[in-house]
Amino acid sequence: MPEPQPLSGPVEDYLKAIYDLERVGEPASTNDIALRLTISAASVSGMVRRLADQGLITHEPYRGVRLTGQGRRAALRTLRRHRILECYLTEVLGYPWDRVHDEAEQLEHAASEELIERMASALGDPLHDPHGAPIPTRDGRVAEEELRTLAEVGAGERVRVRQVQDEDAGRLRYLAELGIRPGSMLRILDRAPFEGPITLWVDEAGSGATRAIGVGLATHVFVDAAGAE
Amino acid sequence: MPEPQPLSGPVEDYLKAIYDLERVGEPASTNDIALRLTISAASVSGMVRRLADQGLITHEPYRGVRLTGQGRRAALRTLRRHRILECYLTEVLGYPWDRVHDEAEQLEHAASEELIERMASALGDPLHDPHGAPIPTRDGRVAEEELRTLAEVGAGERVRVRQVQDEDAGRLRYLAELGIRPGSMLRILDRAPFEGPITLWVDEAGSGATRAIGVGLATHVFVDAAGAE
DNA sequence: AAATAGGATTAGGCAACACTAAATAATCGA
DNA sequence: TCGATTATTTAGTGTTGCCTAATCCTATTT
Repeated sequence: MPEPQPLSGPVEDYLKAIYDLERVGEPASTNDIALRLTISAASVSGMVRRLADQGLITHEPYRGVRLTGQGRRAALRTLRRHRILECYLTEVLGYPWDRVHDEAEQLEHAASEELIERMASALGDPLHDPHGAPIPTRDGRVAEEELRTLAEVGAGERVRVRQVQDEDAGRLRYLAELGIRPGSMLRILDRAPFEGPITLWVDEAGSGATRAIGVGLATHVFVDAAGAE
Repeated sequence: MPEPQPLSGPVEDYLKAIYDLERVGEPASTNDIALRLTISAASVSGMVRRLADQGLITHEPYRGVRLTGQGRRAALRTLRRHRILECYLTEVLGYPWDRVHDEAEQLEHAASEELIERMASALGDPLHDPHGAPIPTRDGRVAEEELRTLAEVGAGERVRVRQVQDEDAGRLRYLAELGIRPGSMLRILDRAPFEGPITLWVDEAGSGATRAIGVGLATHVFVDAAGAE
């Protein structure tokens, strides 16, 4: 295997973004990538050409982009780094939940394979990062699951939080305040019509609390049937 | 204080190099910087203009470059990062002596102030890195000492190793094999004439060993009078 | 089928960093 | 003091990644 040529930081960011966008089904569109990375669509067009030249993606003009095997492996390597770093920063260095993402975002481009593997073993090879996202293995396998978002859950259901999106620090802080984090158990008490607030019961040690959140926020919380494993 | 605007990786590398070259007295010459960073002299000329424009250095054409206060502070910040990282990698993550430098060289440009300070406190705010180099404090003070190199020590003297240069991994491995690392006690048994090999006794737990090293290698080992503190 | 709204791409630029080759300044030796 | 050597700078390029403005597809509507 000829592989692991080192990729630049921006390239790794593109691949991660494409990986993520592609997961929902369709190929990633120029515009989506641009929005995700907050750069102009024109810049994306340029980079897409380069990525395609390097064989990391395939590009059908005007209809989007897909990772090649090589590109996918590179994306997963970066994702592994990112998530291991997040674990390490929270568990060993005491980073708060909401600050870990940005730091990992920087370090993932600089950390060597050796460093990541040393951190991973120090942690006992964790399977999920602090936000519940699965960590790809060294050899590029991920246990990505199809999870529902909290916005899709009907009134009366009882669910367990599996994962929350980690991009926005303020959002994470707020969710933590509400007691919503991976592992939390929730019961949906009520769903107001017209995309109205979702009222739910959050189990807490011994007791619990009633909370209400908007649909917008709920789409960033992934859940599964309570008790399932 | 307006300060800590983020600097690019290359800029930080230049400032570190200039700091180091300047320490021996004269201003840093274009050529020395080029050699240190293994880039062309022409490239250095270009970067020097940019650094001067940003107020990080002063440049007298054809006679070298000096750090400004701001440049010095930036250099020391980077040095602190580098050395804290080296400590952390060896002491917490079990990195071998000779591999730590290159990893730190990458991470120092990506690690946030917060990360470095968390590592520093985890280590109990160490004063020296694994190669014996002093670690600048948060507020930019360093205890740089004037040390002799092993090449300057006369036959019969007894000295203690304080610091070894960390750039070259092979050199470090070899020195470690000989038992020469910060803290080692040495007695110079003989100095062959015409820059010939230096024969010395290296104390080791219980006993010791006789070794011979060339002058070239000896200039990378810094020592102090034995027993001084 | 033609008009149009969006998304995608090209054209043309710019800044940071690196390079080689050529020109110029400084210095050292005779 | 005059060269000759060496150090430094300038000139001219290339690459990566980003930008805005202008153009070009495509798909949807009418």
